[in-house]
Amino acid sequence: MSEVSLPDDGRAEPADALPEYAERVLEVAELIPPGRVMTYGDVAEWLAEGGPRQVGRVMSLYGGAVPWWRVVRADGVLLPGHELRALTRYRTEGTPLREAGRAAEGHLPRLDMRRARWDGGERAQGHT
DNA sequence: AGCGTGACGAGTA
DNA sequence: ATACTCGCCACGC
Repeated sequence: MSEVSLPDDGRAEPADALPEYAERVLEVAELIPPGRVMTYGDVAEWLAEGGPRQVGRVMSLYGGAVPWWRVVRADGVLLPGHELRALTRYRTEGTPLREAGRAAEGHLPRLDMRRARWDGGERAQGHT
């Protein structure tokens, strides 16, 4: 008897499958075009489910399989612990960055959210 | 059940 | 710019 009996409270998830929510998050992450970024909160809103922290959790657990550097914090701070890895990608993809000023020497650049943020509906972008 | 923690975010001082 | 508070929600102890 092929039984996939659903437990009283829920779902019988195959061991080789990610939680549905996680798959959706990763899916969105892969849609972000090179040179652009989306915030954790944006992804959550886009999915109309969960919140920034939930998206962050998914990225920390399964983000390695997708362009994780394109899902960022709303304040543009580079991901702690992966700053250099992310920075390399940004410089390669031409993602808009805000270089640290002279007074902030030693600080790594932050993302220029005004220009790098992607709304999910790519439009032509003027020029500088 | 409470409580701390986290790849968050917005607001306030 | 920094620090702190709160709201948020899933997890682990």
